[in-house]
Amino acid sequence: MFCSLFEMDNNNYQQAGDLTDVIRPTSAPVAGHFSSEFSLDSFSGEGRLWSHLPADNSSMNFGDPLSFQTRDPFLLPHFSPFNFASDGGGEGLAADQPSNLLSHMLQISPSSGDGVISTPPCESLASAVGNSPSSTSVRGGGGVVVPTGGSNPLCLMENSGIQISSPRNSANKRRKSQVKKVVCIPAPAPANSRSSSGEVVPSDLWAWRKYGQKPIKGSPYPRGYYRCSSSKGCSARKQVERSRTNPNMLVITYTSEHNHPWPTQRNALAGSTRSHPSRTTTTTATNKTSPKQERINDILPTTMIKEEEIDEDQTTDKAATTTNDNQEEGDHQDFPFDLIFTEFADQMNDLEHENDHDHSHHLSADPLNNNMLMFGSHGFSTGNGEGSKDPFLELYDWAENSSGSLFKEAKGG
DNA sequence: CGAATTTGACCAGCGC
DNA sequence: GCGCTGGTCAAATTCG
Repeated sequence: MFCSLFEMDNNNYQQAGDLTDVIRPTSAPVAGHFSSEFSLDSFSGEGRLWSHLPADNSSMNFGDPLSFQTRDPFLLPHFSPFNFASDGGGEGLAADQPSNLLSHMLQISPSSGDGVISTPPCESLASAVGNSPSSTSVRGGGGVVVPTGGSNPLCLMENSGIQISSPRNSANKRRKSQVKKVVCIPAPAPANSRSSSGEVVPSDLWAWRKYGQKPIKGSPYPRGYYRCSSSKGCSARKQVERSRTNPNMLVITYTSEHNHPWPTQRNALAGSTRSHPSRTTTTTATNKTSPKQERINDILPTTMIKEEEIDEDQTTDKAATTTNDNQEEGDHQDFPFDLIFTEFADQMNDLEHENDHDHSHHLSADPLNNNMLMFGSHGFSTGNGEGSKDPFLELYDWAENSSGSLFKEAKGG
């Protein structure tokens, strides 16, 4: 289901068009596991790790929608690591339900620094997840999602208008040594979660509070600034903006790190409290008419993640983060796996019900409707690529990939 | 009424 | 030094 996971260096990032050049396919065994209920074989028919996406979409093998449906374990009611956003904003995704769980499944920590970009297609990435990416340099990755029906499976970061390097202000100065993760996700359909201004804001496991919005030069879309409100004193922030070139894509930049445990309350998992999807919202024409399969096709968004560690004062910073790391190590244990899985299962069940009943009543129950919102939140990455302990990575038992190149495929060198 | 969002002002870094 | 731009602050507003 997820599709791409990126790690980019500045050079690659800044060079438009590099993306497709950097990404190339690599064969790798598919042997990982998600859970006893999850069969990677069913997820990826190719059994290869995907580190390459051809510029030409046509050459990508996402499988036909139909097979995708049948093979995709995420469509199975009992599998639940993911949570889907829905645009109906209805009952399916109650405010007290977590969303965008993928963010926690895919996590990347600072890379060694060489330009690395890899984009597994949904199926392959899933395989990758189950498999074992190089855990040393890349711990996972970001979220992603999707694609097939979509046009361009890649979301070119350089086109998104986001700027990763050269932080300007004092705040950035303070965070220079922190990692920034850029996630490109399909913009949630209206009604999923939006601010009063109408901007769609996907939620994740963390609670975010908006503290600012600014128009960005060169982009017709404003950038929203959010800080973590899950815990006082948490310095985690994220910026949300639409891609200037592809309004259907949201570019989310995570900065700083959470200094507190994963939210464990259901309501906390829902994210910002004001962004409740409308439970009474009825269906959109699309929803009314779109069958399950059609929605599946709609999910194929492209998500991309770029993670960048802005160096500087590493020594100082590391010393500072060491303490946090230690604590975070313990905090990871608080990650609500069971809750998440349960939530997902619930949603999948909703989907099933929707298929059996009137779609107009279960709009939001349709996790597959609209673009799935999955983005890699940062969680408790240590920032040094080491010691980062991602609950999902552990959950899925990521191990060093024999090829060690899943997400570490350097640009042809 | 408390909490979240909005939005203009303020501040700091960068380029000219 | 000045202007531009991005990020943050905080008072006002809105919402549940």
